[in-house]
Amino acid sequence: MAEAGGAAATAPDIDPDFEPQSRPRSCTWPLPRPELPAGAAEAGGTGGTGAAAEEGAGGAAAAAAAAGPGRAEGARAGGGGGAAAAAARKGGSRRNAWGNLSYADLITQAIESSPEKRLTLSQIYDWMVRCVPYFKDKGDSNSSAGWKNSIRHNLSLHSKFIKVHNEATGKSSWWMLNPEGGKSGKAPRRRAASMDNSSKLAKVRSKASKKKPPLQSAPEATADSPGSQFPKWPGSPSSRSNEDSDVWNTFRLSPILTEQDDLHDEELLPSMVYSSASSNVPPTVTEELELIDGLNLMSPSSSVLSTQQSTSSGQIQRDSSFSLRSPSAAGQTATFGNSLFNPVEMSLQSSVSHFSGPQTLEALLTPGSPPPRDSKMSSGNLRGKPADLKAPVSATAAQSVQLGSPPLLSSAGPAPLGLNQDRLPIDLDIDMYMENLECDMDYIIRSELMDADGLDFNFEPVPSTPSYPSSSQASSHTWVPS
DNA sequence: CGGTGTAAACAGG
DNA sequence: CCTGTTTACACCG
Repeated sequence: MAEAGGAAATAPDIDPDFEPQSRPRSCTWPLPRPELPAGAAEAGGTGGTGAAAEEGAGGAAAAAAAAGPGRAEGARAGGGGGAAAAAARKGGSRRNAWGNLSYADLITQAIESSPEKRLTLSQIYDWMVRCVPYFKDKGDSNSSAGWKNSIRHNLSLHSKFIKVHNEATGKSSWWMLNPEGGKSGKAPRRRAASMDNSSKLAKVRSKASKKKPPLQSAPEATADSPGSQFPKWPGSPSSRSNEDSDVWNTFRLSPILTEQDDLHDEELLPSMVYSSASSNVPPTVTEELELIDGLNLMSPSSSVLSTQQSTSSGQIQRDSSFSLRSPSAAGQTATFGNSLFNPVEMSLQSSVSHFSGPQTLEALLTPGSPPPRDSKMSSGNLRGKPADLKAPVSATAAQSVQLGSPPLLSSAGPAPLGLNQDRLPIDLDIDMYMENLECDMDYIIRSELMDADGLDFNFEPVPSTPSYPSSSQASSHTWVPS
């Protein structure tokens, strides 16, 4: 634990970077290394070499930092202590060693900053390490991590984060933000919590009982009321209560087999896919964005076709069928109210446009044919995994998309469409935006450069030149309530 | 009390 | 081991 250094000098801290705060901090644009003028004292600046910044000076901070994790050991663990310390520290600016944001916030940012708004756990870790100075040193391998534990914990706990099953190399699921997420408020933490006895609702998960039964674990009564909890967030949502969630209607998850859990509503919901693009709306801005997004995407509608075609260069047509489909139109349309466009198209399009993503590619490759190249793959674990797909039930509709191997995506054709998608700064939080951008870029670049990093998440899209954000990736995966 | 941070026990891969 | 889930605690506002 204690990573040695921790205490020592590391004390990093401070958060310079992103963080929204109202302060626009330098609006300068993404520097490779944020400098943080802010003034806050921080010191952060030290930086020197680029990266640098890490060190921060803040003695106090340091302490805090150290305290955080470290503290535990000495005295029992009690969780909170650390926080306290941290909080205590400093006059008030940052609550945690890394700044004011909570883990949940950080995670949110991380996710938002990704082109397609979804990240795997490791990518999240990575982001943290990369973007939050405090964690910069701690990223490495090692267990480094209490914080990782916390991240995981947060992901699982908060309803704002949803897990989307990812079929790829065995990678873990994608984590995205729940569109409804914070909005509607409630349910900050998805766990129902009060376990107070009375609520028999208690988790219905069949396996819930697990083994630790000290308490009454009563297996449940089964309450029939579906909808309430089993699937994490209401799969089809709780619709019951929820009125609408248009959003959800729009994309619902596919019951596809979640295997054991039963409860899928057996409805016929075809497997829906979530086209990220369409929904990528950041929680905050949503509507507007939505429109914008739509427009953007729309515009090049024609390109869709071309895209496909071009894509077809394909050599790989794997059978993995990605089903891009739109929900019964109704949903989406509704969502957009303006039926400027055809939902279907949109989704399709978007999906397509985002295509060429590495991940996707990988996915494609993986399944059937042994990866031609892969030779290295850091961890080496990616086992082939048939991935056969359980996929979408209705293959029919499912369109199988084939993408060309983009080995060179940079040059090749697809480029064109990639461009449009980036959303412009929408204001509201320019800061955020910037930050995102910043990270994004960083992220992208980094990934690109360092594929060796150890994470196998792979190469990112290389924006060959132009657009930073978005450029690729993606593909649709079905949401599974896992 | 609710939100949070942390630790940890556990289930699956 | 890594990823997820879930408890449980300690705190702070």
